[in-house]
Amino acid sequence: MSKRDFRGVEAKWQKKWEEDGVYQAKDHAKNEKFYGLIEFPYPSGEGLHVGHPRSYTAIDAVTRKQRMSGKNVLFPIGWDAFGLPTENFAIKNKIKPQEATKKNIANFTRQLKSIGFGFDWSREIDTTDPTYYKWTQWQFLKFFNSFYDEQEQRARPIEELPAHLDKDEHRMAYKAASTINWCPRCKIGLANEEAIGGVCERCGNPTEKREKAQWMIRITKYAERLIKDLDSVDYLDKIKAQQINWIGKSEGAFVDFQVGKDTVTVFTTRPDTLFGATYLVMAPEHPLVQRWVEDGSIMNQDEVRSYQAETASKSEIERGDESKDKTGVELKGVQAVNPANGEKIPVWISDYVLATYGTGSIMAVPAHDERDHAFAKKFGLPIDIVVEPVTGEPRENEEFRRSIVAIVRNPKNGKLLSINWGKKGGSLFVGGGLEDGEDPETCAVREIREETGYKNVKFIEKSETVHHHYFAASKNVARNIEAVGLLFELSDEERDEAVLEKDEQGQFTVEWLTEAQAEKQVIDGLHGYLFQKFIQGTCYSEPGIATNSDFLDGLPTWKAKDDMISWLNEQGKGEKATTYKLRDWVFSRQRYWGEPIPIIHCPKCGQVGVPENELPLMLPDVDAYQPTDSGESPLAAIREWVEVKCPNCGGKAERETDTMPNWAGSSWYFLRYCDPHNDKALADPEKLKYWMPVNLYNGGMEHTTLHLLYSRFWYKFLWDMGIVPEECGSEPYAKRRSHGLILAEGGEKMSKSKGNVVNPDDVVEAYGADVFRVYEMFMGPFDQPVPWDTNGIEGVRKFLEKVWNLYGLDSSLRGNDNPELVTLYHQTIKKVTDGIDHLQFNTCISQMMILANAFQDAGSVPESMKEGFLKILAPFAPHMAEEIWEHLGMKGSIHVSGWPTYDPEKLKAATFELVVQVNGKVRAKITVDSDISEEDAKSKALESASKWIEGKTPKQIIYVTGKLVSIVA
RNA sequence: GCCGCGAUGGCGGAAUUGGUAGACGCACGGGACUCAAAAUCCCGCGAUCGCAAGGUCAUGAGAGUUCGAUUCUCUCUCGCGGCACCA
Repeated sequence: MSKRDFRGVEAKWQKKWEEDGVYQAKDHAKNEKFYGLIEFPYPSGEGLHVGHPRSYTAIDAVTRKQRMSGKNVLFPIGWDAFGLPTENFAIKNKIKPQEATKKNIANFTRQLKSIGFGFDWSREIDTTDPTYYKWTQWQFLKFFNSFYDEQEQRARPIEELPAHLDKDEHRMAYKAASTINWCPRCKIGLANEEAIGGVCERCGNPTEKREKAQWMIRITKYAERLIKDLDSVDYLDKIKAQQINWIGKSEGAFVDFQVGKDTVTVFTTRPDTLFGATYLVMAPEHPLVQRWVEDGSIMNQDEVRSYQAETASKSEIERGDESKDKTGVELKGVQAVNPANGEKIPVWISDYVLATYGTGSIMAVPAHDERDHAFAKKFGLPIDIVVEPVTGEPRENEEFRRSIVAIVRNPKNGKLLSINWGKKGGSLFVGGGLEDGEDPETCAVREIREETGYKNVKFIEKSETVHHHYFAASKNVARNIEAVGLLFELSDEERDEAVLEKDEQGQFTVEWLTEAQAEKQVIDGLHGYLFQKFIQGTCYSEPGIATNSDFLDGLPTWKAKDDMISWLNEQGKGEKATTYKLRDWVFSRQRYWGEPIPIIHCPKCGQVGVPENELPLMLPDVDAYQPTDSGESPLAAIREWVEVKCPNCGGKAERETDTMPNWAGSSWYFLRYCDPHNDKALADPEKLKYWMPVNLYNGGMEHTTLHLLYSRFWYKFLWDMGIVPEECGSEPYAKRRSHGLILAEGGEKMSKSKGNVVNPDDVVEAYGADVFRVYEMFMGPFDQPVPWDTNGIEGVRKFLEKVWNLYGLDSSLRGNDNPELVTLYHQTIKKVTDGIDHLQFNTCISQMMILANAFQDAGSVPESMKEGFLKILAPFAPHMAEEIWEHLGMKGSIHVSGWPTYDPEKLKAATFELVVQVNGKVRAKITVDSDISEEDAKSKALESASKWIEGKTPKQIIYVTGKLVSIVA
């Protein structure tokens, strides 16, 4: 293929494939399906970015391989076309968003087609098409007409709501006055997920808080299931972690504090520190505070009011700034009672307590919480340390308790940490002398050697006898962060060998001190530790364990977490509780270019859904759709659209004027692909049963807590409601992967302002689609960010030209299949077969390059390999593979021609290089038969390495089959 | 601070049940072909010592386990991504 005609060849095949419907998914097929999905693009005015094809080519290659393997493949494409950028672009250029969208889609289509993706274009969808958004609106009505059944843990139709409950208070979609994130630049309300860090996701402007009635969807009801069901899917670990983190589950308890006649409920994850709660802090916005201000319970009303006003005026960023000093005001005249010990404690308000999380109030335990501690220090509030006496409740392990010095529990992960306090230089030291840069384990080994005089100190797998224990720790104790609990044991019976071993908790044990010494350490240790912390007033540790009862006098006592919860339960002062950071989904947008929310407000009937037979509720065609500062949707100005009759009573009513966020259309598009032209349902259940779930879904990490979370939730809702059949399973995507960003040549982010953006059109024009595709797959690991490299693309061009020339050199392909080439060929088929499945495209290409180089050395492609090699190349360079395929005189498209197989027998070469190591160093390499016996291998190895052994008798000879011989001399 | 990921030649990166570190590509150097250039092909290409044969060092730093560690364990440093006063 000369440089001149590749575009022609590519265009030819693109046309032919479409005409022949090569990539069309079949609906009522008997064979196995494979549903590969890429995030459908937002057709922006800028056109395709080189990042898009990275993801698309990857999934294209996977689906092409699946198709060649005989699967019925669905690899669809569509447009997520509603949204702000188009609307803003349209306003700026004084055209209609409809027109801008149409133009952009046409451009994207041209670009995507020029790269030769195997999309099934017959299933193309567009979220702005009324035949599509009709169903988005229909689904919104389902949310509106349903509630969440807490007992059954699923959504159900609103008609089934128990009669004593108010429907409007339980709908899955509900309108409520709420504080929203308002972006003054975009003039739009944002969901929490879109205003992370108090900054607008779109424009980067700081957001403000505004009170506004918004449509919300109760995604929070699904928090637990959204976490739990991650167990059943194959997502990248970092995606799972990010979602779990975002949902932010915390387990703990609600605890009631009496404040006069009122009860303030706090949420805490540490009910076991309740004895150390020395004051209460409430969010300034807390309704009770509001009431107390109004009814005069608070003496310093003015001060409180002004603090409240100050808080309200702060932006999210200011309020979230941790570096600033804690502020707050005491509510004078108000006192709370600590339910654990009956003590009267003060009540404060402070902006470090968030109104939107937990109960909006906390109990402050300054001895064991850093933030409370800072606050207490600043305002001179009391700090009480909570201590667990070791002589109290027996622990699981008697031995463990007997000689421990002190235990600190890491608050973040609950791990136990044993510590020792010594007087070395007045600072905390560990293990008796952890040297700089030394880890506790190493230290332990060293010390055991020194103390016992035994050289041979070994770790063994499991402890049989645990005699005595000693401490260990890490220097991080001082900071109370991560630490390793190390315990050592030296068995009495085995005096000739000190043994280090791991017990079930993963801790190492060894005897180290006499019991008397250990006893002393215990007492000194805890005293020293707690005493110092107490004096310094810097204790925000976990409860310590004390054996010295004198010391315990005057310190608050301790109950384990679960014990405390049951005690609270018995006393009626609290209960077990779980909270989440996740908030309900703000579903209203005050903009034009979105799906109108199909609700009618009737003064008599309240909120009424638009009757299903009136869907789609069309977006009116208007001239003025600029956003307004008032926060009203532009639709509100179109009176003839707004004014309707109530479908219920026929009286005068008004339409809802908010539109949906663009996450609406993308929350269910993968379902529509299964049946894109259905006008009776969003998709035929039978087709859903066949196609769902998506086998492989690839998309950007930036959607992890947005689209990916929303669509999982949306899908679960449809599944609960029976709209998605039971058989499809509770998760929409069986496997989710994410591609790395493509950076600009210098390693920076590509951006228009820096002028370093690579345009796919230019690359395709200069090198052709195949080179572009192969390069994108070769440039680096798929999930890793990689910089664009113009020289690198040249290398790929050479590779493809080499292949082209190999097939075209002379018409007589010689049958020169020497044994090495056969082995390499089979290895390559295996590598590419496995590599595509594991999304390791870069090494697939490398391996094909190796084989191509070997073909070149051999003079040509052997007859027996010419089809197979072309086939494994086809997913990456579909045009060239097809063209050569035709030249070879093959019938039909290569892309449905079957996937080549490899012979496992032929993966191994007849001989291999046996590596000979002496004392761990490579000393010789000898070529031996693959089926060499162990004895022969060893003797040959000894022979070849005789120089290094010098007549000594080897202590040990290790043979690794097919690899090496290691001689210990 | 928390969660997750990462660190290997001049560059992108290979190498997983622990077994030849640097595959493949780029860049660079040399050669062939050519009047010349481009293209193509061949050879070399981690550092260091050595004429060479060969040796020594080397996968962010330090330690450990092992006959053997890029790979496992621990401590630390730096970088990237996400979250962040979430009780």
